[in-house]
Amino acid sequence: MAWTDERIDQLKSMWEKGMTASQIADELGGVSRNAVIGKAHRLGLQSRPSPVSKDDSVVPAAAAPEPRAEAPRPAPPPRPAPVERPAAPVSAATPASEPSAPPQPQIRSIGPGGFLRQTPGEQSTPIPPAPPRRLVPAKPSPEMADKTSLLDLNDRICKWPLGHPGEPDFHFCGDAVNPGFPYCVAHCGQAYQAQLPRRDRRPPPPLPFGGPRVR
DNA sequence: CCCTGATTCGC
DNA sequence: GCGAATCAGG
Repeated sequence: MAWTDERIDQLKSMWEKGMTASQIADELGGVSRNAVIGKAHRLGLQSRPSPVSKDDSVVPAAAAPEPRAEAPRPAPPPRPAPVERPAAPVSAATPASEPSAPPQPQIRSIGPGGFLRQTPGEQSTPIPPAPPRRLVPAKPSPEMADKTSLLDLNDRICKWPLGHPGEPDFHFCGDAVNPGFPYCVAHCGQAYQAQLPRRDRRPPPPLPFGGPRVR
């Protein structure tokens, strides 16, 4: 669908009313949200707060403009260098402030292997010290000292859980296993039971949380 | 996942 | 000029 003068007027007024690009596209019909945005930009319509704002103006005043030590990078994706945006006509809102000095590109020499040389007096970014670590006893509480924790499990001891995960005293049986089984003899008795005839079976308890999801 | 606007780039 | 594709944040 072509951008007739009429449709352009509609676009302008809707855009200025603050309608979203999708709304405008729906209203106009025959165009996509992207088409609307693209057209709005070409018309030089004032851009509206974008969710992807590159606005760095809110910078903590305390932070010194630290010269970024440019690390040697692998080849960047083959995108053309970004071109300075010609700044849409701004309506009075922005007092023409003094043009700040454009950042002068650092001149650096290239070392063997393509590494950027440090300029004299330039400091490389300090490696932050490792955060202090607190040593924690493996068994935090005395009552757990003789209990078999998850970390104590191996193939020789009974993995029968006692209590429930998340409970403070949750642990495992820890007795010697019935060889070839993950549990001790007593817990094998619990784990492996002969099938009862159907008529003697208890109906299964309801599954927690309403059971598995069906999608 | 949905939404948003910005940007790029082949047409 | 156009707008799909992509990006990136909410």
